[in-house]
Amino acid sequence: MSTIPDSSDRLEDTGYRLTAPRRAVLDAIARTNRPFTIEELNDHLPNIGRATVFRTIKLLQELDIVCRVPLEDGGIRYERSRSGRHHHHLICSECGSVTEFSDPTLDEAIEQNAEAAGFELDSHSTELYGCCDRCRRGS
Amino acid sequence: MSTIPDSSDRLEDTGYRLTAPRRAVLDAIARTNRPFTIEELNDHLPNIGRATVFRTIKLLQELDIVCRVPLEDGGIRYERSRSGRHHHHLICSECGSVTEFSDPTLDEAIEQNAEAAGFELDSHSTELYGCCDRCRRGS
DNA sequence: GTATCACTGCGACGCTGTATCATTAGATGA
DNA sequence: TCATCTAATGATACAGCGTCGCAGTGATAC
Repeated sequence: MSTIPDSSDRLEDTGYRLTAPRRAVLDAIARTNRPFTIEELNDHLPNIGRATVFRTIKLLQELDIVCRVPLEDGGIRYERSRSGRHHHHLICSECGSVTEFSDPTLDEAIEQNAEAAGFELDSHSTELYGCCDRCRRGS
Repeated sequence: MSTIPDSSDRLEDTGYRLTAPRRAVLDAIARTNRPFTIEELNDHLPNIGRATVFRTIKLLQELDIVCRVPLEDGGIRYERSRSGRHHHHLICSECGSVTEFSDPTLDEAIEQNAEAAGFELDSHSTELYGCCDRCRRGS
């Protein structure tokens, strides 16, 4: 999991300035354990302009510090990237929790399908929707 | 691939009315071979209200006549569902073409990951982004 | 034929994200 | 330490995509 210092370093290493608003956004993200919307983030950062929050999240996405989580209904949430590496998502429709997972077998199957179609693979995204372990036990 | 009569039947079989606007939308979709946006569809159907086009596409999605294609940049296009069954997408960043594919191995890998996490799988979506065979040969 | 109600079209609205632009504040070098 | 440069910010207007509400219409059943 990325820490705030990690993320700050990554920002500066790539030539971006570590400003107070960016620090605040990083800090707010570090405090949440659930995927969040930009609007929620905004509510927690009343002193920071909406546009800045959008810009910062976009930047953090590019740096793989935050990842975009597409929901089943077409909505979008964002989440701290746990690993910083390529991964997929398990998205719980009950509680909204998002769990990352990596699976070389899955990635390989995807690559083989691309190859079979003569497709030069650039990236891929896989989302699993359903009900997480905790919600199943709870309900 | 679904034909218009097929789709019409599916509408009526599920208790929906086959109205002139819906027929026009089905017809417009049948004439395109590329994934389309609602806006494009609207342009081709000037006599049909924008809201009706949105409502119809939503309905057709529910009936698996049309499927939603999420693009890499977050945009959305729609496409006739070729098989009407579960499938994944190969999306070309060059020409925008969308190819469907099914792969039991891939689905199985997904199911196993869900199971390993104690996750009750409801649905999943997999999109592959890159450059299609035709564009690679062309460029 | 008529009654019913799903469907339509219109326009207003809401949400999410971007563009513009004057101002601010990090970073850098003397 | 200070001046300078320029990236970043905040405010606001705007754009795109989709939905809502509602009055009117037309397909279907009796």
